Amino acid sequence: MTNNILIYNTLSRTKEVFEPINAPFVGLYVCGPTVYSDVHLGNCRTFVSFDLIYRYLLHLGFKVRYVRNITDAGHLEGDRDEGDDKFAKKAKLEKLEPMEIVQKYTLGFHDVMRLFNALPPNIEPTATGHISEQIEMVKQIIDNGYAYEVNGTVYFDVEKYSKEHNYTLLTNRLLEDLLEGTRVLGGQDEKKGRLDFALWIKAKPEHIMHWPSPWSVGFPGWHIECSAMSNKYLGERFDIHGGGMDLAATHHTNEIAQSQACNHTQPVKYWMHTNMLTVNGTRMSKSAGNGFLPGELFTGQHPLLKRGYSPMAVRFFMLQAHYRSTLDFSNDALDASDKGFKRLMTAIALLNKLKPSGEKSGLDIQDLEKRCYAAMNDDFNSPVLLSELFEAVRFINSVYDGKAVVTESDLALLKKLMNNFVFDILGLQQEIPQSNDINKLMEFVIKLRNEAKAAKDYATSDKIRISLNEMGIQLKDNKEETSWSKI
RNA sequence: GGUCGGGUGGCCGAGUGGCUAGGCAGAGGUCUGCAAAACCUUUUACAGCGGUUCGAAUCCGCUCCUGACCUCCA
Repeated sequence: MTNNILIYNTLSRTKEVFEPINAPFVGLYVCGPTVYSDVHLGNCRTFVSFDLIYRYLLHLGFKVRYVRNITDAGHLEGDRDEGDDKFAKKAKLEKLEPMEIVQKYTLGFHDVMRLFNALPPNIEPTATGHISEQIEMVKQIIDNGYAYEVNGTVYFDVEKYSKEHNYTLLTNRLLEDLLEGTRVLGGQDEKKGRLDFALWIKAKPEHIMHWPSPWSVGFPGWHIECSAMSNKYLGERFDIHGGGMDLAATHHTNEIAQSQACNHTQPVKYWMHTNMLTVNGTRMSKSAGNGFLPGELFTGQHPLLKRGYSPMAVRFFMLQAHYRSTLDFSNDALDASDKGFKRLMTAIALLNKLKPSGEKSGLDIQDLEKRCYAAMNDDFNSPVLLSELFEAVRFINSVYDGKAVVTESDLALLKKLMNNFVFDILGLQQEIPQSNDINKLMEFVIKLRNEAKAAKDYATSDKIRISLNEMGIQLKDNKEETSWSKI
């Protein structure tokens, strides 16, 4: 663990050396999905990004407690803490219990994460499972004088808070400007300040999801769950809090205010924000209707898609961009990633066929390893890591072609390196299940073809090759042997 | 309007002062019965205009374009 990791901290807007509060333990909290509908690809990008970060920290030997919540209550449709609960609305629409909605989309989310080979978090707490913790936190905030109750609803007093603390430290905006932006025309607002947000909301009669509290039968505000649950599982102050950039201005700003108001301490040392996935330069989002579901992406069943792409090709596509950059989606970009991913995987499969020789390898493997770590240490720069790994790909292919040599010790090191970085850290995996049945079958077919070739019966050998090609199997002739892969 | 970003070759995407990532696509070559794969070589760059510097895609200024957030969304 001699690596110095640099992490871009939204708080300081610079890369900072990562120093865990309690090394080797690391507390990592990531805002999870609101499970009232299917996750779309943009959501997935964030979770894949943090999966990379989690995996790398684990690889380095940190004892990471990774908490990612499931928001299953309290997230309202409209702004200003009014309107319907997202779950209740969807429940009415689908004629289901709200918790059926939650269950359905939670399971769907897990399925998708599994397809993307994202490791599950250590704890995946739900808002509904932590109502009492949220109520306790709200009580404490009221006791500390930063919240007030009106007609059974509790609001956070932003203006009071901002006199003593920097409310906008994540975004650098001026409070006055915020007030400008939220000028309310309607006069029925029961909040004291325009920026105040709800910690606890009194349920209307038609509201299905509600719990008793000291103030009313109601439900928690959206932001309080993350404060309460991160506090419970990671403590008043923990290392890394992550989420999409879109959450910084409101959700995370309010999280900080709540935790600070409750515990008198800054909850998070490093705030990390992932950038958006865009389509034609515009953010993919639920409301814009330009998002597609992972299932649609895998099958290609969407007007924007010309064909389907495998989960690993998509993961590779995401890893080819840095997590803080926007990533623009297009069929061409995914085609390129798909091919690049296959090239990487093919080379790795070739590793086991390489025969070591010589005194000195054609590539400095130790130096390559250093560069790989350097890339990841620099704010988890997976695109640079991949570019280093492709240097290894070229080398592996050259050795296989007999145009370069690798020593026995370097080959072992190379295998370890590729395994560590490609599978453990980048979280990629081979997609073709190498079942014995198909392998034996292919061995047989290849043998037939090679016999035909030996007899100069090219009509037969070409027929075999072309037919296989039409079935999606590509034969690759090498000097010594013939291998195959899926196209 | 405010805050924070971005404009890199055909596409995606790294890169913050000199050594000009990477993937895909294109071109030429090697290999091959053919094809593919693989390897080697290679073309089209840093929005524009000024400035700082021996030297700028990289720093500064201005202009243009564009994105996100400020209202539910990772």
